[in-house]
Amino acid sequence: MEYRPGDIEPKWQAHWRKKETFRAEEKPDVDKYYVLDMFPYPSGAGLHVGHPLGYIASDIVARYHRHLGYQVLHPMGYDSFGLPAEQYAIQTGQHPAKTTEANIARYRQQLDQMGFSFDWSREVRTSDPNFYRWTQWIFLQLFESWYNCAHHRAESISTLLTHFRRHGSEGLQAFTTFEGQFTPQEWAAASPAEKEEILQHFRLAYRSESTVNWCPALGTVLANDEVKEGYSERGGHPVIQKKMMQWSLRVTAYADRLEAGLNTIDWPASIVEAQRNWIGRSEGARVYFDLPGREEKIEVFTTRPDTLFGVTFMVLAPEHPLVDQLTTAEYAATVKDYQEMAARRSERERMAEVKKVTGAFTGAYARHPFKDELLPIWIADYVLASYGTGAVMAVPAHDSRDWTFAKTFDLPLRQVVAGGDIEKAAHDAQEGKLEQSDFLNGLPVSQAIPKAIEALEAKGAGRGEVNYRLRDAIFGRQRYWGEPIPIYYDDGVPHPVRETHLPLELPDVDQYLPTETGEPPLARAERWHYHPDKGVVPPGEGYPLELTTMPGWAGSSWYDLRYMDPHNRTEPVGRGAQQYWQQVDLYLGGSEHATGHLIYTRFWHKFLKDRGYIEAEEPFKKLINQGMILGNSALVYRRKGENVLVSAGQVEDPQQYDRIHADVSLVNTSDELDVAAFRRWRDDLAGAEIIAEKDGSFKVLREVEKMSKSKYNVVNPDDIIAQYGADTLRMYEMFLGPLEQSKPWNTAGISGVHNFLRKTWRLFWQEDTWLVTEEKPSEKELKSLHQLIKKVTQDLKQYSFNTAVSAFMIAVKELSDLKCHKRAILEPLLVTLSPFAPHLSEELWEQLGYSGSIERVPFPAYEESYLQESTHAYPISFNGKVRFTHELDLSLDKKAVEEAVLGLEKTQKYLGDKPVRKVIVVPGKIVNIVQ
RNA sequence: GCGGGUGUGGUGGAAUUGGUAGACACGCUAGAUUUAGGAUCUAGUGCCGCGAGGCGUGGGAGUUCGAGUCUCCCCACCCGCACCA
Repeated sequence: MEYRPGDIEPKWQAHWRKKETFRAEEKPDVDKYYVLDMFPYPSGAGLHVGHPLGYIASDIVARYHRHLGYQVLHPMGYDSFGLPAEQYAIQTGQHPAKTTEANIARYRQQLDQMGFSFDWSREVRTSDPNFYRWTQWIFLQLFESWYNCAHHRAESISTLLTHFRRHGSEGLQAFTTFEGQFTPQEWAAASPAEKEEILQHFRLAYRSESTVNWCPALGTVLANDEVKEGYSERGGHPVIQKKMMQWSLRVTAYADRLEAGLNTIDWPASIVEAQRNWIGRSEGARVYFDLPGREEKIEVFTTRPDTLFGVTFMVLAPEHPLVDQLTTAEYAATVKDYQEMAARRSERERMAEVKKVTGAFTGAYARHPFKDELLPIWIADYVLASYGTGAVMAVPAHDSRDWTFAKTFDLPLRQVVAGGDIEKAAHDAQEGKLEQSDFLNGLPVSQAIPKAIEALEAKGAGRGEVNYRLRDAIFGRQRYWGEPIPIYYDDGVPHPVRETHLPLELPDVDQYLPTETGEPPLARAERWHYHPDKGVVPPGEGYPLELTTMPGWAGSSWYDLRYMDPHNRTEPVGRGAQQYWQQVDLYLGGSEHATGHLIYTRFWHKFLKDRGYIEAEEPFKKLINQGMILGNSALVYRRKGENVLVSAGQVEDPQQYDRIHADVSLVNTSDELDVAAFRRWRDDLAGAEIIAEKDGSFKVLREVEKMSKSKYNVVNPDDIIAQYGADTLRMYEMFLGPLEQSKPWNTAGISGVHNFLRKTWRLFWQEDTWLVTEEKPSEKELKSLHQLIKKVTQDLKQYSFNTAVSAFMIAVKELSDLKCHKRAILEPLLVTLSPFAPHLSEELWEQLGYSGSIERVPFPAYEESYLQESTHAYPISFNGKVRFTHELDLSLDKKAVEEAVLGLEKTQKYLGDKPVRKVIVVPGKIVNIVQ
């Protein structure tokens, strides 16, 4: 029999499906292992060879753990709300649910033929009402919660109401933007609208007037992580700042826990760093500066309270609320001009003009807390309203931005930390001792900081504070294809939709565009009003419902939990399922979600834990970012302005040419283009003149780029599978290089892996002869096998799949050379191989006479005793490590012996008094020392 | 500017974590075989040199009997954040 992947792969895929081989069950006495892939957005283009990379790796891990006896949860689903389906709907009028459905069917078919061991009975789709009812439910829990800083956790809003009734705002330690005070009596007397107004400052899901990233082209707001350098991440449209009433989530309440949790998880350093950066914790102090003749104070945040005596002026953000009150009549006009200029400048312009120093004097002064000195107050847009207090104490001698500002506007400098030349540049290093600083004089910076905070606190002029860069997450989107936010409005006051009315299903609309008046698409729905008893009703019978929908990351912030209990009708995840599966042990996906999905998910899990719905504080114990598989584009040179195509080897000055992407399927592995096919493919080039190489071939230029339809460099896994089979594709993708690394797809090497599988097959079959014997294996054969098992076991533990594939190749080659067809060797070999090449392993396992699946056969253990060299080598110990090496005859080379002895004398020192029995050398070098 | 990462043959990449650098695979060269098929098998393949030999892990120093691996200083590229006080 020949190796025919085209026959055996569909056979086993059907078998697995029928027998539900990969169904995960909760067995309390069996250990669990939860391995999860980031679920895909089902795009219209289908999968390319880059998508399965992570799925293959996770599948290997899943199958390996089944061999180890774990209950493995390895699910898959779809992140099926999103912009592309909506934009397609806008263009064609096709309901996004329909396109999504079709795309999912295609994805499923592609995934199935890869032989993944997903438990499809647990599939989830974020756009499925049975799923998003719980996304809406979690939103309602956020709406009904506040953050109690005294208990370091979120609590039901009812505990807050109890506090208000009993104590008013007195003694409350809440994470809030509310700044007023009230008594229990005042609370009792307040109207529902007034009460809600206050509660909005406490709720973890709240509405506020805030500056948002508005993308006019997409007609929606975007979260900070969806904006890259002033352009939308999706589509690359310009983004401007706009004030709007918006739903937000109070993720900032969790800033400290999100930061602290990073130390408890096994994630790549780069992601941990990116999140640290994004959270942006900085320790420092809040300092109050009195304003002569006024009640208000200017509050600033600084990380360098030690430089307090170096302050020579104050700077407020142009939007700072105190600016208008402070500005004197004399400067009112210039300040107003400056404010208007600053407001006009978009985020992007500001970023482009970072070096440009602008500002305006307000005419007002603030008082230094420790000196009888008045500090001029300026406004400037280098101070951001959104960070800290929107105001800074300027220390031009020790902060480069303040320094530039002082130099531009001719403000004084005062050095208070020794070192540097402050006339040339700010001395911002945290080194040196304090001077001209009263009670701080002579202290090094590290000691001056706590001392300054102490003094500020004693005087009531400030306090130590930790500040975060993290902003609350804007949660509303002016789009159709997302989860409706389950809120209705009674006279402008938001109320939650009743839980029993969930899911609040997306209504049908005639078009998927915003309305002429700029309202979100949901405003087009005929029935989109709500009655607390009846649910969704026509207009006139209830209250208006919220028109915005949730952002793309809502469903993905908790989907890992739903897999644990996907069919639960009464809870997002049942207690038993949650307690058994706990958290994801291994999570695989791209690094592009570092500051989006991966932060929001951590936030939601912490919240759900606080409210007692789940047990794990962190969703993902270990995270691996698989690299991207890049396309290997083929470019054809065409002379500028002429219809002449020139082979790459004949091009002298590339400047004179345009480059046209050719479909990579028209190019062979030697970079030769099938010119005739290319002309048929691009009929505008049918009549082009061709200048070929001397040998008549036509060569293209290769370039590594992201895979994309428009670059014609997409390689479809279906084609690879049709030619070589899924097992070859799986092993080849693993063989390409380390999982985490990005690498270009190159089909050239695939024959090596395919040959390996055929060679494996030939250990069992020679044409139609079954070769397997019951003979006793030889030492050599056992050594090959156990070396393999050891290497693969180690590699699996380290997720080093490329080296594991190499180990298989070596072992199979050795066994072929030994003509080893012995059952005692081949059986464990197959089990070891089965996570990597499951179809082939299953098929041969069956032919070995087993009726059950190979899936649960225990993974073989290796034995060191088989691994020892039988000739010319023996174990030695050196520096406490055991190793095996060859013995060499010292008499071979006189020089080597001399050097060996020389080395021996030096080595003897740190070997102590243990006698050295033998020195092992190769000519000129000592290799090892035997004690 | 700050932070993270990477640098090894013609190519993808190994190196038991300080012990003969280049495993494995692709590619290439030569040969064998076959009713040219993108098949199979054998040998060779880091660079320079006819050779003995020399040189080699981005560059330079250092520690060590011994460095791709550890330390310091540079260089290049990739990624993230960025007037964050």
